[in-house]
Amino acid sequence: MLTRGKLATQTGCNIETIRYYETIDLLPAPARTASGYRTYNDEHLRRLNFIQRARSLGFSSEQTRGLLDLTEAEGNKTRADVKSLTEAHIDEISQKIKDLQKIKKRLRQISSFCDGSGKSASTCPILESLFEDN
Amino acid sequence: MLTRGKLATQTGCNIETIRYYETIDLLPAPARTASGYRTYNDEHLRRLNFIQRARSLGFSSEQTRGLLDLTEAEGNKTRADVKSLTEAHIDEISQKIKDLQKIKKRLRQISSFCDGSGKSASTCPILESLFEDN
DNA sequence: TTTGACCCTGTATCTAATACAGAGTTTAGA
DNA sequence: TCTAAACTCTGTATTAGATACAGGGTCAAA
Repeated sequence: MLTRGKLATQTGCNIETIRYYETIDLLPAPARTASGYRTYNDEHLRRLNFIQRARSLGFSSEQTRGLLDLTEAEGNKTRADVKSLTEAHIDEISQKIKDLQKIKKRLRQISSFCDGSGKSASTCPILESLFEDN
Repeated sequence: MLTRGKLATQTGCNIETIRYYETIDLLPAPARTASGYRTYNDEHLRRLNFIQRARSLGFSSEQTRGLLDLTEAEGNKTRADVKSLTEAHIDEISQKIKDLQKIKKRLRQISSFCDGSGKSASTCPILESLFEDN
C-alpha cells in the first residue's frame, strides 16, 4: 500500500509521470482512499519498474505496452500469437544489444588511448572511429 | 554531396527531423547551394547515423551530444577529461546491455514455453516472470 | 489544533519529433 | 523550350512524452 509519493521515491520515477502513465493507461488506475488518495500495491511497483527500464532502453510507450501485454493475454491470444510477438521483440532487443556493444567497443578504444598522459584530446585519432559501422 | 531528401532516404531519418537536428545543433549546418539548398557530405551522413543509433538506444539529445563531443574535443579538454567522460558512458552502456539481456532472457522463456501447442496465453505462468529483478 | 508535508485536479510548459502551408527551385519529358 | 512533377525552402502547428505549477484539500505529529 503505497502513496504516489512513495511509489515515486521507490522507483525513482517523477511523481507527475506516474499520473501521466495512468492517463495513457500504461499503469492501471489504483484504488483510492475515502478522501481520494491513490493507493498503489506491489504489482504497480513491479510494473512501473519495468516501464522505466523499457523506456530508458528506447522502447516507445506503445512498444512498452506491447511487452506488458504479453503478460496479460487474457485468453484472446493463442500461444502462437504470443510466440511470434515475442520473437519480434527478441530480434529488436538483439539488435539494440549489438548496437550498444559497438558503441561500447569504440568507447573502450578511446578510453585506453587516453591512458597515454598529456596532450589534448583532439590529437586522438581513435575518436574518429566512433562513427564507423563495424 | 547529398540533398536533404537523399540524406533522409539513406539514413531512414525523417526529412524534417534532419532540419530539427540542425536547429538544436546536433547536426552541423551544411553548406548551401546558390539557391539555398542544403548540401550534406559524408561526415553528415556518418554523424546522423550515429545520432539515430544513440537515440534509438535511449540516449537523450544531450547525452548523444556528449558522445559526439568526445570526437571533437578541440584541445580544450585533456585526455584525462575525455577518459573519465568516456568511462561514465561505458558504465551506462554496460547497464543498458544488462537490462536488455534480462528482458531478452525472459522473452526467450516465454517463447519456448509457447512452443507447447494450443490453449490460451493466459495459462502461461512464465509470462509473470518478466517483471522480476534478476 | 495548527502547520508543514503530502495529495488532489486542471492546466501550462518543455523536449523531441513530425506535419503542414505557401512559395521558390530543379529536372525530366513532351 | 516549356511545363508539370518532384523536390526544397521557411515558418508555424501539432503530437508524444514528460514535467511543472497553481490553487485547494488532507494527514500527521508536535
